[in-house]
Amino acid sequence: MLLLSTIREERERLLEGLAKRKFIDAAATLDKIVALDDERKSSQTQLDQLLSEQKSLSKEIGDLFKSGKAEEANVMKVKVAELKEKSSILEERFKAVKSELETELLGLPNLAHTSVPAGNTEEDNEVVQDLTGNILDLGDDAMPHWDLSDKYGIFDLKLGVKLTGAGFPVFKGQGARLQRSLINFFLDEASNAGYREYVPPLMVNENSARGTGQLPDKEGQMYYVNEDDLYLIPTAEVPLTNIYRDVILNEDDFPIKMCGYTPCFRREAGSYGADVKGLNRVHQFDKIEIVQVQHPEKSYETLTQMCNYIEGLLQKLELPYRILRLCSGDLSFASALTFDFEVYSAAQKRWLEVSSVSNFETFQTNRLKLRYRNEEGKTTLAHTLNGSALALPRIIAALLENNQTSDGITIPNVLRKYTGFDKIK
RNA sequence: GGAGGAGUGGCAGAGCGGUUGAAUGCACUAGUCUUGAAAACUAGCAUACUUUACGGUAUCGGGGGUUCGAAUCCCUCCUCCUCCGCCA
Repeated sequence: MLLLSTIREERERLLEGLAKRKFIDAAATLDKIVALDDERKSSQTQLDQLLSEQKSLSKEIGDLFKSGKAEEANVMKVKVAELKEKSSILEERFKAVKSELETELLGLPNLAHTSVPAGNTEEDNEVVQDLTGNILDLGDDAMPHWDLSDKYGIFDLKLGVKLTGAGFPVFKGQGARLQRSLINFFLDEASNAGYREYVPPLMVNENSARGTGQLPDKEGQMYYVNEDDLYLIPTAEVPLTNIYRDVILNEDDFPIKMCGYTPCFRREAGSYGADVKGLNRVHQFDKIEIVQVQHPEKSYETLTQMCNYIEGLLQKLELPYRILRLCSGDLSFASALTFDFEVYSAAQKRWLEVSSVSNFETFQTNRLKLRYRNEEGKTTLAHTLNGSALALPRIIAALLENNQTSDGITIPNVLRKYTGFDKIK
């Protein structure tokens, strides 16, 4: 959620940013917001005054009763009743204006960072670091990961259909072990990098979903448990970041570094065909997430650190990758700047997104009421950042495809102490 | 799931429906004292909105209600504790 002060003071910059994001009727929306806020203020001032009168009259009535002047008191009661009628009308109006304002504010996406290129689709994303690492020429016999999975018994989508439905893979045997190994590897790496490990709930309430920006609007992307009014998390970002909802930090608490492994649940509307084959896109997958809460002045420095961290993971796994700066059209609603990490999957001959690292600046913290006390003792919104480190299915897809040999799939060195085997056969 | 009890400031803990945004203690901050520290003493110490300012308003788990007036009464939801039942 953008700050009203930004909307009032940086209108031009905002309009530019909203145009970049193809936001329709931006100027009108901003005007409406400012008008609503003006109205909110004036009705609040009026309301406060009426309430203040009521309060002081009530006090007087109390005193009159105490001194036995019941008649005078009763006269004043009538007066208060009149005031009350007025104020309750005003209050209704005030509440209506406030909620309309809130709705409008929630509808505005974050202002993109100046470095975000204008664009409409992923085609317009900027490659900030092209292919890093080696792509092996596997020849024409190279098998995509779903065929390799059939050959070696790594995961089973049909079985998932039987148990649940499409998009719920069942990992088996060495495949299951590989999965667990990656989880442990990623968690160990994150811990070593100073991220505090959490095992959060996999369902969250509405407040949490709102805090990180999933609600309103994106309810369709989350699984919802109607009876208990809970949402299955689409990413660990939601529970982890919400740990600090309604918290006021001290400046020396920064940076807050958290990590967690969770399954992630996504309903994912649309898109069929080659894009969703095998593990490319599923409804349930495992991911290790890193989250940081940082001082506003240091958040971009932190974003770079987080990117470097993720690059390190990909290098350790010996996967060829590239880094993209998302264009305005591809940038998520809440993000100011996002870098995507893609690994090259040699048999599909395509790039697979395995991580997305974002700085949300104050967009989430404004909703979360996550603040810190600055030197002057004033509360100020902190910045939040997060990144996948990493999402498993596509890492597994790429590992299977890139490391296939005639006698099995080679496990990268760093994982062997976790898997206990160096080849899937 | 059933029966009771409870939710107040960073923590602990008061609070006959009427100057209670809230006693008191601890913690914290500043000052005095001290060579320094401790102790003692003095002062300050919730959040948000609003006002140029003085100030005003809201918030005592959430929401709603009664009343001239609610932390205090009523309804409802949530959470925690105790007991019973069920269960990994």
